[in-house]
Amino acid sequence: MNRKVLVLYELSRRFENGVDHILLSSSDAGRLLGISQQSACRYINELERDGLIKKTRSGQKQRIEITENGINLLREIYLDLKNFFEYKYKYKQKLSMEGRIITGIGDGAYYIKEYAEKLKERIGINPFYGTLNVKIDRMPFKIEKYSIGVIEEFREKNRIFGRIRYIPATISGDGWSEDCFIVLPERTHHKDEVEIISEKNLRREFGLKDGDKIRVDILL
Amino acid sequence: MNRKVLVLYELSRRFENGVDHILLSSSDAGRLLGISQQSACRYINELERDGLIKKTRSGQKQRIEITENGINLLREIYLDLKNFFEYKYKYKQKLSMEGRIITGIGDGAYYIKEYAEKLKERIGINPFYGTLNVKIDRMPFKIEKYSIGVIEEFREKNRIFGRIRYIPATISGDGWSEDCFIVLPERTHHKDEVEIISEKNLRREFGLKDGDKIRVDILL
DNA sequence: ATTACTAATGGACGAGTAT
DNA sequence: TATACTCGTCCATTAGTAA
Repeated sequence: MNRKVLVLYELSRRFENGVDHILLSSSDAGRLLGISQQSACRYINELERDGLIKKTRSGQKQRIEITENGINLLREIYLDLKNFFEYKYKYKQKLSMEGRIITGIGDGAYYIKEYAEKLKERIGINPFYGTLNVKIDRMPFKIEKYSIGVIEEFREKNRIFGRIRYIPATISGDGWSEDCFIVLPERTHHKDEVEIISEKNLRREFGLKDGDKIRVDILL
Repeated sequence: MNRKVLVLYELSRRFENGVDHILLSSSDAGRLLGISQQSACRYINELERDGLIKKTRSGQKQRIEITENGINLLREIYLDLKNFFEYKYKYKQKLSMEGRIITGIGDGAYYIKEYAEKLKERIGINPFYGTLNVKIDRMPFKIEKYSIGVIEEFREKNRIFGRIRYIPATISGDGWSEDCFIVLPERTHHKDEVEIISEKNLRREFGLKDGDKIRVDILL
């Protein structure tokens, strides 16, 4: 297994949703990979020679696509790792966070109402029109990586509703536990806060108030 | 991103279901990685120094475990790739095949019975002692790539049972759908046919007969 | 058989530079 | 600004061995 796949992987990380190429100079690539512009250039050319990417010029930058062979190579690794985490590696720890309930900015209800239909389509729940905001004591690194889906930005009633990600989780408190989803607004995401949606009005259902201790477990 | 993760990845591929370590000599590792015994030895020691694996001696071989840091590193890559394939890379998330039910060679029942115990261990299902054979209209390229595991050749009652691969999938027909596995015997694999196993007797359960139209979706 | 050291060497790397 | 060539340097790799 050659070092080139690492370069291919690093390139794949730079892809945006639904866009089949990236624009990148060889200096950018070098910075991205922690190597010189010259080496990055060499790697990119080798990847092209190997038929793993296709590059064309697009103004000053290079337009880089991953070819079917490249995709297959990445997929092979993906499936191996998937196999490892979902079947072989038995100690699937849940990623746990602890924190306290806080009051959010208050328009959660309005927002969830707009997103509700799309959420129902995607994850099959009829969310309660409101979010439960939890301030996390020690936030794990990059929880957005655990998201299982994205709702793309959309316009409604002349307003823009930004892209959100969602993560399946369970929320639990003193003697109760409930399946839920963490929603991560891409723009206004506070680093140490998560917003929880659920089919239930969690505050009412479990008699929660600000400051109550809460645990949130992401299901890996 | 260092070359070491490739070594870690290659090690992870060698893990068996539910076993938290592998037994491996440095020569084995070298062969596995396509490098010399010396380099493999050096890499393994570096991985240990970096806290990504833990090694102990177990007789002649080394017993290698992946530490929590190592797991986290692999998981980061896994989640990146998952993100790539499930959200960024828009083309074919499910791999769909259409075909028609045919009658297999008839000893599927006997075979599955022998493989059943191993299948149960690996994928947690109690397969019905029989396969449903489907002749696929247009077979996608190399579906064996999507297999999540292998049952190695074994001897039983003086017969050799060859290596098979299995792929999680759903099978669906007119108004019904069921989780299943595609099994691919490595030797006698007809290019345009798949054998389906499931916990249910699919023919009886859904009233299927030869010629019925069927869709099989591989879950990527 | 192992693991793993040292020393020789081949290949990757980046500085300099042409285009 | 780019990309990408040449080439000297140095690091990774391996052969030879020791333990």
